[in-house]
Amino acid sequence: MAPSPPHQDTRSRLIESAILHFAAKGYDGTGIREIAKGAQANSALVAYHFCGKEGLYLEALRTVFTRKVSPLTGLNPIPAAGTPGSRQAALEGLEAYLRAFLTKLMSCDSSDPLDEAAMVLMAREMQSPRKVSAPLLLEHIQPYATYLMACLPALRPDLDEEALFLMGNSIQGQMLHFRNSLGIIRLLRGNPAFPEDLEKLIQHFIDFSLRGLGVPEAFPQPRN
Amino acid sequence: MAPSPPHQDTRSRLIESAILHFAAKGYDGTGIREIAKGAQANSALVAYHFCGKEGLYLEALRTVFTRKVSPLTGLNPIPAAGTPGSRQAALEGLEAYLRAFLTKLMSCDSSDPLDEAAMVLMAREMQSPRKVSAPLLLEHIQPYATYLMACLPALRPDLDEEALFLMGNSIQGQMLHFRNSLGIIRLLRGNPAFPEDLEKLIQHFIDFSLRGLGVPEAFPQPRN
DNA sequence: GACTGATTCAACCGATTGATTAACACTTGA
DNA sequence: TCAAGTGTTAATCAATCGGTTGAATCAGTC
Repeated sequence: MAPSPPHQDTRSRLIESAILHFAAKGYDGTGIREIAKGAQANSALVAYHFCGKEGLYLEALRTVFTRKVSPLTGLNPIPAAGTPGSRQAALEGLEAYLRAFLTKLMSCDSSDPLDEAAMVLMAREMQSPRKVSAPLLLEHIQPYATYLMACLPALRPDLDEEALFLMGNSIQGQMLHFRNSLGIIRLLRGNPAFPEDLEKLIQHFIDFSLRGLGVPEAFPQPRN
Repeated sequence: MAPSPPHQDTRSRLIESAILHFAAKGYDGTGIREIAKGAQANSALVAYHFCGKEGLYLEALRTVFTRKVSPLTGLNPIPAAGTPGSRQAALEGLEAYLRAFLTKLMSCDSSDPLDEAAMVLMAREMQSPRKVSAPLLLEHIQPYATYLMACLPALRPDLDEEALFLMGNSIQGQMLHFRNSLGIIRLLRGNPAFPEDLEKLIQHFIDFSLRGLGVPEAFPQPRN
């Protein structure tokens, strides 16, 4: 049996199991007994440590966000507004952002099932956010949107703020959709291991985004 | 009260209520009693008419798909491969597709709550498809993907099939993400009624897609 | 060894789940 | 008129839900 010398991190195991199970079967589809069994713990501990099921769910979400979302913001320089070198800085900043975002977004399939679960949880929460988790969600996503949007004005100074917002949405959306709907995309493609070359994928998103945004550099051929 | 002369379409009312409730609270979060009450029917009828809860869910999905997804494929001419007029035909076909898709996608907020629920159901099923509904989902989505993909080769004859697939994904993805994540997008924008001008939105997606794809016509300015 | 607070446990709670049943109302066709 | 069939209902089923309880076990501290 090996009664497993009472880990003092039962709490952590519960959170980890919760992330896994909530991602697999959703909030309502998962029972606390199921989670507890996955963590080799007693179901009553959910109430003891997290004040109930919803508290555990919120804690699982918070863990996912702080572990997957936040760590990205480290490598970001900030481009200026209409200053002389701003255009080139914005161009490089945007490209770096796309690369970092995509790398972070796609670097989980083969590695850690917990990473994959974290992505599923995040995606589900973004699509239909519970009222309790909306603030948490917004808090962790806002910086990304802000940084992306900060890159755009220098590249398209002729557009107003709403048009730039739409640009940002299209850029972000193509990537998030690719990640969130990977299941159906693989079905459509008929290849269960579709994104075989990550670098090619990244380069596509960068090119498509820069062209879509209207950056001349990304649009080489003047005539067909 | 109006004991409502025994409709012989209790079945239909159950499906309608099921769409509404399943969209609002998910499959596991919705009880058949809740659905039955919404349809002013007895919960036992779920088993009688649909062989249980899952049968009702599947029937609701089928209704949503045939009502929301299928009707689009009517107005589509088919562009050819490398024939003389194929490029122009593909260009017009793609633009018509985007316009029709977006119109269909966004024309439900103010009109019918059932339409909105249908979109939510579809989005959720695309993100995490149940194994039982995957064939249904694929069957109804495949024609869209096929048509979109058929437009691309004539516009970028220099690209291989995988690159074109990525193009199609980016085009489709930006729109689906906009629709599916409308909630979080409105939060980020701070405007609960964000897409105020549908035509402007459509035009943006068309322009962004054509530029991203690499169509010179959509990329007017040669120099900033 | 005695005491304390934190942690974990089996057992149980009322409530609700999806499903089933037997009876009932009604139409239809023989 | 009777029998069969369809649609509907209230009542009930076992199973499971999230949560609570009181006792047991743990690590420290005195």
